[in-house]
Amino acid sequence: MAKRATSFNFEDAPGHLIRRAQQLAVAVFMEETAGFDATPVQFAILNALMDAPGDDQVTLAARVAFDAATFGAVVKRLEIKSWVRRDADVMDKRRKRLWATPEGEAVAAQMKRAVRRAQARIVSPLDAAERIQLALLLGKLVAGHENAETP
Amino acid sequence: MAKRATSFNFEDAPGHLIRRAQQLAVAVFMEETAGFDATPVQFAILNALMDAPGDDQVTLAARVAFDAATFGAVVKRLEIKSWVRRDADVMDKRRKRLWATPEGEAVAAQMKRAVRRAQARIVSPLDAAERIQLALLLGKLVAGHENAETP
DNA sequence: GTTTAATAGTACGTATGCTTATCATTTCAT
DNA sequence: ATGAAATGATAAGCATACGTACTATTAAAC
Repeated sequence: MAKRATSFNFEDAPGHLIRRAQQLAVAVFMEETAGFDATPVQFAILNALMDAPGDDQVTLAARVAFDAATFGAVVKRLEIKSWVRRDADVMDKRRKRLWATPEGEAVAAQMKRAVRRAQARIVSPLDAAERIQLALLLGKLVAGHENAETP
Repeated sequence: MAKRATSFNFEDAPGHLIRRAQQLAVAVFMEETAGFDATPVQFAILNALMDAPGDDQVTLAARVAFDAATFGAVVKRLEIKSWVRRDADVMDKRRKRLWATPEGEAVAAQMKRAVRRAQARIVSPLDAAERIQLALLLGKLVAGHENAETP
């Protein structure tokens, strides 16, 4: 099990483990929600729109932790599927406000069960205590970096 | 802090936390290794080639947990940068074996310090015990899914 | 030993994900 | 009130990331 001096121990590096976890999480999500034609990110946006209908893109992008450029592209695809409506703000003509359409809301509602299943399956190799631990640690990790980014 | 009945609690879902962690990990990696013109994945491949020079693409792709299609594209970029050499196998003409060039090895060696810094910074919001905990949990998570995928 | 199945690699299409640049609009400073 | 700075959104470019389909080659079945 000796490590070669020339190489970096990649398998155990946090970055690698996190990337693998993300791979698995997306794969599980897509399996559980197969037939809905929606990606994790698309569901996230649709879901966020349930809580904050009429928010503008910047606000929503921040909520789901997205850069504006990617967010716009995803919303465009949601608009094409008629799941999201986009209207210019009357007060601030730069802003575009977003709403989920009835179809969009229906899809999000129907997906909820599958998404819950997916989230449960993602952490299924862990026992109950470990799941809580992982969520706490990841939460602390993310929060720590978020605070560091805004001095 | 009551949750709307119509929406799914996304912020605390494992999938969301993992995605955020991956975002942060890549951002930190790119910051620490700025000036090297290499992505996390590109370093991973270069690094893996130090341990297994001459491996074919499928073997290497599995080692760094990559699908073959993406792997080929990344290697092509590494080849353009003259960091990796690709030769057809004489025994099995389907296979292409990979080697890091001297430049590639030099880059990987020079990047090692920055990569270590990045990995440390990724988990910097956690204390020593928590870092070990997180690595264990993620390792168990990943291993559990890997075993489930190969029945 | 030829047909069949498996394997390695690529090509293509779609979807994130981020950076930089650009445009229109709004706000701030003075 | 006007010029400068900030903001919301898009466009373009690059790099993962994966599924499907396809070609070439090798291995297995019979």
